[in-house]
Amino acid sequence: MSQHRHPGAPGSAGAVPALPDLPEATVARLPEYLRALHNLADTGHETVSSEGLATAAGVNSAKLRKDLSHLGSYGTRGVGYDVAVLIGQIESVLGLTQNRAVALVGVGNLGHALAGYDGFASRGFRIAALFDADPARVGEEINGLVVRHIDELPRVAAEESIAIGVIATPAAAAQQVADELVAVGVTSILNFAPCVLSVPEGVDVRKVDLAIELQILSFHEHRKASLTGLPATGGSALTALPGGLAATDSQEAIGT
Amino acid sequence: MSQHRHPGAPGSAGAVPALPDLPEATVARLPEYLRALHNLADTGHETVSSEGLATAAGVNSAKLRKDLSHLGSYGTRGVGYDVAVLIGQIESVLGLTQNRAVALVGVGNLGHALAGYDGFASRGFRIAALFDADPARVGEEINGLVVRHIDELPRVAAEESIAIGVIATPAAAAQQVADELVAVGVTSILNFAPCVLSVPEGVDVRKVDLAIELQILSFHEHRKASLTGLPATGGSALTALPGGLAATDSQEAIGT
DNA sequence: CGCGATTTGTGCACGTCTTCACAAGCGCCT
DNA sequence: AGGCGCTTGTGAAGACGTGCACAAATCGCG
Ligand SMILES: NC(=O)c1ccc[n+]([C@@H]2O[C@H](COP(=O)([O-])OP(=O)(O)OC[C@H]3O[C@@H](n4cnc5c(N)ncnc54)[C@H](O)[C@@H]3O)[C@@H](O)[C@H]2O)c1
Ligand SMILES: NC(=O)c1ccc[n+]([C@@H]2O[C@H](COP(=O)([O-])OP(=O)(O)OC[C@H]3O[C@@H](n4cnc5c(N)ncnc54)[C@H](O)[C@@H]3O)[C@@H](O)[C@H]2O)c1
Repeated sequence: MSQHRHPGAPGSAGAVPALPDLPEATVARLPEYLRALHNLADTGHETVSSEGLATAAGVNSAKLRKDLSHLGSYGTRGVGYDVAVLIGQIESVLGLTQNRAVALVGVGNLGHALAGYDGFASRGFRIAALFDADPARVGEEINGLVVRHIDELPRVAAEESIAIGVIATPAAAAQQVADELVAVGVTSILNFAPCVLSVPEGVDVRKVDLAIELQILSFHEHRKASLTGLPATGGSALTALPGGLAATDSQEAIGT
Repeated sequence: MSQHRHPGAPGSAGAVPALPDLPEATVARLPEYLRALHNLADTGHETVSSEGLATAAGVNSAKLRKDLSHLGSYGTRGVGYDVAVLIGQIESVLGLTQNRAVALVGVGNLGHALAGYDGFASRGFRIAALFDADPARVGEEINGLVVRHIDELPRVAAEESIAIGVIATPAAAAQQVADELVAVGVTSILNFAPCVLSVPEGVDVRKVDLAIELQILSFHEHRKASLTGLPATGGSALTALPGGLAATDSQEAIGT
């Protein structure tokens, strides 16, 4: 979760282009649609139906249509959506047209993996700088970037326009790092440290926490186990359970 | 999101103890409460009020009380919650009392970081095995664990009871790995690869996707930027916008 | 022993999200 | 040109989640 925008914003001089004020749930799904669309584009598809795109993205087709309708209907009835057009629209809405500069703070175990990850650049982000507090790490070069001391953050921020800060330090240091990021004007933070950050209004924080994900899975596992009154049918229940529409078999839409 | 339980499940022999069937949103917050509670316990607190715990966990106190009430009221009016008791309760509900074995598949960039992370053991999970398909990686030792070839998965799974599978392979391999995990009986998967997995009913999948998080942040950044069009009031609209209770200042509850 | 201060647990109203179901629109084929 | 099948876009209903506000419960103290 992140901070909230004031929902009942007044119609204050709404001469702005056309920011449709998307539902948060929709925003969270757009990136998934975008990835599915890129896959489709790469496999030569020119258009795609809501049904096809929905299964490729792992969602309900009605939901997908409603999501897309929020950003202004770029589909053609009887045909579907133009893949290229839709990619452009979503990227535009998400603000991915400008390559946003990302600052990564904490180049430890996890930070190294993130710094070496090429999945950022291909999605509209550019790691602009790496920071750490440990003098032993400062100067190290990763993927063409040199690790700088955290004290240099203000200077670097003045040069590059940092759009997003990523925190990969221990939890004990996370709040201070967040404060420093906010101080240099960063208004979006992705936090990997397992702690709650306190930030001023207007700053968005998203959190990724491994342990929480595992614990949620653990809960479901726990519950499944307590339901095992049924003998479980021996081994290969693999191909059983037609299930219906429920899950996923987006495979055919993307793969083939 | 993950797969769903069939909602309108028939009253199939429901003589189970007392699984309260928590709302999914509540389940997702329990780990956060748990972490806050551990922090409190470590700092010597015996009891905590809903208000205190709520701020420590970054949520609304009413929400917290409702969440806790779902698992059967272990608080005392006029006093608060007994920290130790609540920890026990939540851990019990989440099924953390048994140390669940985790299998990590894909020991690359990210997999290394995960394998070397000590935040698992301290939260009720034990990395039981590491797998990779690259012969060059097999045999490597990380944190006391030897990387095994993915083909050994069935044998290892027969020895250890793998509760959760973590996929940290490239997207192209993720579906196959998921299938292999399911084949050896894994019913909970945490997926780091940026793709939709297709799994049979009854298997839970959770996904962690960096790029999606960044893109969501990008959207908000984009929108914030487009709101700066209102020059009308002549400058620092920065500190405007009362907004309300929204944010956070859990700090004092944890840190100090 | 009773009273007031405090905090939990929850009924209720509200907002958000999801899903169904179908009219409106589009292209193709005859 | 007209009809037909397909697909989008959306109204409406229902499920779900949130937060207020307050009664019920408990403790401590006089
Ligand atoms: N490693 C993982 O797989 C993993 C998984 C989930 C969560 N996390 C979390 O991510 C964070 C980082 O984990 P890690 O394993 O990389 O830890 P780490 O100790 O390997 O790395 C932390 C790095 O942060 C640096 N640092 C400390 N204080 C700093 C400061 N004030 N300013 C700048 N840099 C500072 C340290 O010098 C170190 O290089 C932790 O909060 C951890 O809980 C890690
Ligand atoms: N590195 C990051 O910071 C990061 C961040 C977000 C997401 N991801 C995602 O996590 C995944 C892993 O990223 P990475 O940077 O570690 O990639 P990587 O290429 O460094 O590592 C992938 C590993 O998976 C192994 N592998 C490939 N096919 C396999 C198979 N069939 N069975 C078992 N192992 C197999 C490879 O041998 C390799 O060791 C990717 O999907 C990536 O998109 C990574």
